[in-house]
Amino acid sequence: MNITSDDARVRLLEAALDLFTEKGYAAASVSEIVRRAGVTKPMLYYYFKNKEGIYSELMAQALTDFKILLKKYENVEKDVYIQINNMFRDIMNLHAARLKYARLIYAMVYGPPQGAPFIDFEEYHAIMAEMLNKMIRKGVENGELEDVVTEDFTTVLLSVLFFCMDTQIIKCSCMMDSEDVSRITGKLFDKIIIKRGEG
Amino acid sequence: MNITSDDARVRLLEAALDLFTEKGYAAASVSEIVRRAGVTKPMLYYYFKNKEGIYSELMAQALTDFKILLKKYENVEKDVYIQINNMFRDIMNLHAARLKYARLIYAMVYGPPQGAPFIDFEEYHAIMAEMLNKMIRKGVENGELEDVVTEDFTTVLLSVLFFCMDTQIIKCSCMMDSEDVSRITGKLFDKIIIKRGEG
DNA sequence: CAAAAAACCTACTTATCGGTAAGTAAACCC
DNA sequence: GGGTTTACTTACCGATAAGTAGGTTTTTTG
Repeated sequence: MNITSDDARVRLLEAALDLFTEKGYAAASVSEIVRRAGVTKPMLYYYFKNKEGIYSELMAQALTDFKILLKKYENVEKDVYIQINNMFRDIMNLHAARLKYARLIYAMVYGPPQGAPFIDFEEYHAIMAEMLNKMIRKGVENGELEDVVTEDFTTVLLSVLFFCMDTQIIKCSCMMDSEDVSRITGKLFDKIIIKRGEG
Repeated sequence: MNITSDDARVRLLEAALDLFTEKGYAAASVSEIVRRAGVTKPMLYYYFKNKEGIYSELMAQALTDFKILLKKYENVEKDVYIQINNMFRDIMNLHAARLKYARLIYAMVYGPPQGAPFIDFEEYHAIMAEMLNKMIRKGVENGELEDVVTEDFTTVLLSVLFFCMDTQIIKCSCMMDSEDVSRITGKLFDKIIIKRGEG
């Protein structure tokens, strides 16, 4: 069967994403989701197990692209500053492009589950921290960076990245983009870079 | 009438704080709040206007201490590094002591309102950013700090502070406290301090 | 063309929601 | 002692929640 963007299933997912983002899992009702999708309620139960099922489907979609992006920077051997810069740029751009999904994830990370199924976001946080630690250690080993306390520098870098991501989530007076991230982390690296990578 | 911690009103507030923190505004029902408080439902409507009213009362309590703390550091004229260090320590300690309230606020800042009344948390964010900008400019004027782009340095400092606060909110593998904040921001200042304050 | 599958519907279920009406009991005050 | 106020109760309201039974219509397939 030919799946198009007009399909009921796709419209249901879009409506659910909108309403979960606007209102949260508990406050977004099944009735409202199907109304916005333009179908009747049993249709939701035809395509998904239940309310929790459509939510999990959305979460799976939200995390897929992020996993792919992380895999791209898994094994960095040199030009650590440039690679970290590129990775942060890619993360910020993906984040900006998928803001609705990002809002959904933020709500689950920082807020209570409100009856939504559990997803371990800390796993991704730990993966990112470990990747940065590896990259920075490699940079020190390569002589690209001066010897720093890797964990603390990783903390500062992640802090800046997350802060800038946050400014796109909350209605912030100073919204920041990937150029802001590059500029600020560039200044941080300037204090410890010994030799820049080729580029 | 003698108000004690066993009073129905206090027990209702405590139960509401627990349930709003655990489940979120929408998913925490009035029935559950009064059940946990050990009273009947009309009691909640006797002490508060409605569900929204008890929530707003909790928010007011949560923000009061934070406002007092910010006022304490409103007008800093010298020893900028030490003052910022002290302010961050106080914020981290208040945060750690009021984690339940902090969780409630985080859920509202990063998640959808879920029908809860609107509170402008961005105001506090902007106030903190402006305070730090002022302090850092004052430090540069005093010759305590080398000339930096104030906004960027403020961004990095706030990033580290919020990151460490975040690690206490989410179930994080590396929970950070005020000493971590002091150590990391100390390293950041070491790169730009010209003359330390007395003490 | 008929059967099967897919996609959809109406009508309905049970349970719980936020909230209130009307009342009772205890404490207080004149 | 009686009236008032405070603190509390039971019983109930209308509305909406998530979800399903049983059916119809449309599309696909042999």
